[in-house]
Amino acid sequence: MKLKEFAKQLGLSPTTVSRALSGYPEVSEVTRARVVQEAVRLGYRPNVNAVRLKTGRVGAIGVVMGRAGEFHFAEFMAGMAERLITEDTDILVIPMANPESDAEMQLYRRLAESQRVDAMIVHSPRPNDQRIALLHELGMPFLVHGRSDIDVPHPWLDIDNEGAVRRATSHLIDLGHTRIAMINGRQGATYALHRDIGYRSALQSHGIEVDPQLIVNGNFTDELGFRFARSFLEQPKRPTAFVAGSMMTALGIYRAARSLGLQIGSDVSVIAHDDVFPYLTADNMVPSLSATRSSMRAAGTRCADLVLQILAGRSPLEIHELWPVELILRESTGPVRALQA
Amino acid sequence: MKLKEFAKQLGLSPTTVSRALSGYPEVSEVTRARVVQEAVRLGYRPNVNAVRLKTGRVGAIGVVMGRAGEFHFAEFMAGMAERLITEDTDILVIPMANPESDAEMQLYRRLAESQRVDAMIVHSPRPNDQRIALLHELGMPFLVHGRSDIDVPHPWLDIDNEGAVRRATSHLIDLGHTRIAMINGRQGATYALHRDIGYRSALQSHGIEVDPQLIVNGNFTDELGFRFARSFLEQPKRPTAFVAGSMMTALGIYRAARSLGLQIGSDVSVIAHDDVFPYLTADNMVPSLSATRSSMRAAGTRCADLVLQILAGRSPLEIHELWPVELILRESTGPVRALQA
DNA sequence: TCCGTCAACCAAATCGATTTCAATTTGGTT
DNA sequence: AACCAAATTGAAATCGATTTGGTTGACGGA
Repeated sequence: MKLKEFAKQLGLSPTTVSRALSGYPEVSEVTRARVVQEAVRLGYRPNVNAVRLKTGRVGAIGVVMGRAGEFHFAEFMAGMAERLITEDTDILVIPMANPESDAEMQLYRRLAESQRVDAMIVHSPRPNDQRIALLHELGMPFLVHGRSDIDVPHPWLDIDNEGAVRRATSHLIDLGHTRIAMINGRQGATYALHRDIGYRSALQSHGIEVDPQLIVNGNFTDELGFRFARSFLEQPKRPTAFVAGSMMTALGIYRAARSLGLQIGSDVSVIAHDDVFPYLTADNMVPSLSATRSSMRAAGTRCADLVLQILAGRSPLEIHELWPVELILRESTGPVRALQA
Repeated sequence: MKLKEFAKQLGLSPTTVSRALSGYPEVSEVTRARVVQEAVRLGYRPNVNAVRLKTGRVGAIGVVMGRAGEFHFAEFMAGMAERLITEDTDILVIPMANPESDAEMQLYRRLAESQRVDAMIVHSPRPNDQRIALLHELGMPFLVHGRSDIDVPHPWLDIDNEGAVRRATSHLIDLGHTRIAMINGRQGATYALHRDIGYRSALQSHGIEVDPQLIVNGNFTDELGFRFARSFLEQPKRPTAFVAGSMMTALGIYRAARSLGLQIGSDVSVIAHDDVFPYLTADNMVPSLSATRSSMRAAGTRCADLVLQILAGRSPLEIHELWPVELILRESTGPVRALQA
């Protein structure tokens, strides 16, 4: 059913019908009601592509999906979905080319120029992230999930990674730990940098020297958590505590400790970051995992919300949200038991 | 840069330019080469929305995302993304309303009628899944990931859930287990049903009576795995083995067993289904987890591929792919140690 | 009565491509 | 040289909406 045909059935012009459905004021309430009602009855829906061509609006928010297929990502998207379900907007997932490469930039450029999305969300930004410069330059509305130091103004929502890790580390220090290993995320992303800063500043403000040997970076997998933790724990001057980037990493650390006969919470303390997953919870680990905690899903919801606001006209420049991160202490942290040799 | 303008710069008509870029044969190779080259140089790209309006094709495959934000989903999508990265097609994620409700059907109807996607992928179908009937009726191309018993022809890709669980269960029986608990997925989906059938048929063909008390259904979470396993293991006539629906469930079972001082692999055997995640692998669990194994990511890639084939004209009716599932034995399975009272 | 205002509606232009149908050029035959 | 088929190229219609710039008629005030 096309507009023309539908309008004819109603004895109205396409103009009036279009206005009635889009909520323009120049149409009488009586007519509008009739149009709306008949539209439902006859099943008329404007052709999306025609609307898009004419208005230039697409009704979709773009998200570039990393190849790693990170588990965080699904949570974030679920959050976005929750917010967008009432809106007439959907999520366009774009497979990502290799990061840092020309291909990645070209992908963003193509996307911005191809009018396939109204706005984009940039994930895991780097300190000097050219994607942000590009989108800004191209005039594509966007929101950064995370932060960047690039000197281009950009709206962002981020969690307080630095503060979270500082508190976590400080807490471990308060418990008497001095050799604290840091299993951070992949080098490059700002969040990893911020966590690194938080870790170092906590040590320094307590007068503890930073041992670069105790800092490692890598993907958030059980596998890497295990390997790093294992090699740390096999050292003669082994760490007595860990700060870890994710729940999966924590699983690996638990496993490594167990494999060496060490007790989590007494021989070794662990604090990890918990993005809050429905299927795996820090409270349920054994022993329960102390964690810095911030919901990825909630972030997704809020990001979608902010993007909608930007599209509705809110100035992006004023959007900077820094979310605090809870530190929840459970059983995986405890005082140092004995001084290591 | 619009087509008209671009064509003028080249001294050609829009018609020829359009043809040259779309690869029509009626344009000389010399001209085509020039057009293509200049398009790159001047940065001309056809306006997607105009193309869509005119051709009726959208360049997007729709996937309805459950609210649970399951971890499988991200893997599946990552797989799709891998296949689609070379194509000019993207993934449209649609937030899902409550399943089984009117809202869900309306969502599918709206989607099919709104021309926002060229095709859809239906997940976790139920035995009598009205979504399939609806899409078929509406003429929207689609592919079912999983299977349905509905008497509407539909293309599908599924893994051999029944066979996988039958083999897993049979193997446990061969090891001497007779009380085998089954922690299945949410009731309703066909895959859960198939697994149930596989489980029962294995028992029956070995002359073991099915104890309905040993069969439970629920989401794939560590939490539920723990609770179910715990309550099973506290029974006087406790099971000596588990067949579980997911890695998360297995984590929960491990935890439950440990909390009761039981050894996985000797006191209690476990086989779970492994969808193959980059961040959590069966091999790395302690003890390593025996699993029926099939890659969700590979399924996503293949599904995307099949959908593209359907869109390219392949008859959907002939598309039925049943993927075998590997059974990989590791340390979590072993012979029954002692007969329980 | 006449005019201005306002509410309600409409005709036609427009968005930017694709594609049908027709025109032109090229090259080969006789 | 004349003709025809094949190879190229174009003009204009089309996809289905939105929106600009009207028109119409009712009503109130002068």
